[in-house]
Amino acid sequence: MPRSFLVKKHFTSKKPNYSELESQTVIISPFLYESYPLPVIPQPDLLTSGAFYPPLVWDAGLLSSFFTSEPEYPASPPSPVEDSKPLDLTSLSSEEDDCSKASEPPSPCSPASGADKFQCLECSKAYSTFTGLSKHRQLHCEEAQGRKAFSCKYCDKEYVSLGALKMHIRSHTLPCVCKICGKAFSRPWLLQGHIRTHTGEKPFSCTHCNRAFADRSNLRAHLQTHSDVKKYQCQACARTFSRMSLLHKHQETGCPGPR
DNA sequence: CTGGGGACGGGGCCC
DNA sequence: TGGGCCCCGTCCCCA
Repeated sequence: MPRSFLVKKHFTSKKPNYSELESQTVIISPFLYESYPLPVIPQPDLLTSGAFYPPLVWDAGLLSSFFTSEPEYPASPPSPVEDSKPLDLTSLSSEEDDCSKASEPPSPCSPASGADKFQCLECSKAYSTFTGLSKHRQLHCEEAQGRKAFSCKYCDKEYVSLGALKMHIRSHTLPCVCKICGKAFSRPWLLQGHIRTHTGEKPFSCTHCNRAFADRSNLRAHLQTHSDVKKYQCQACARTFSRMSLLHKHQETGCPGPR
């Protein structure tokens, strides 16, 4: 994964021109967010809004679209994506609206005749409304997929909730864009932290030495330097380190073994 | 080489 | 359900 430190050199070795940023030095995020309520970086075609929704999560918009323009249960178009993830029934796509694609054709659910117009072809249960059938179909999909019913279209990650998946999707779409340098982030507060690299704002201060930090995690790591006994200890030699990475490096290269 | 700082990512929790 | 925030963690750079 490309790391964003690639842009770091612009700001660490040289001070940014803060005079250009004075208008937004203190109150940062609201203005910038308002300037970029939606992704301003051109998104590839696959990053459509429809891609955020797994096939079987039927929302009002999806349902209405069926009742207005797509009365029949959607057929499942062949997708090149499914080959790589044969058991992934919920690969996000604006086109794959049917979680049953792995077990078809034919589609297990389709409108039936009579009072219960919508019948599940998998278990023959019939429902009078499409909503009822949809909820029923979701049960089939959850059974087939186990607990993690939401998988990301862009990677192999799987999540138990749609919310968690949406949050993860943002790491692919990067909707939060820095107005100053154009760098994109997955979440507003990540952008906010990044903007501090432009403004020099350091709201987190060490109570021991008053040194200020722009990042809370960095302050936490710094606080370890004030401690005689560091947080991370080598099980072999009992030496302690302020950071996990230092402990790992120690274990890989420099551990002399038990004292 | 080591320790520390800077920048950032992601999951989970809470409101 | 979504956003904010926290915590944990990683990676790079530098003294």
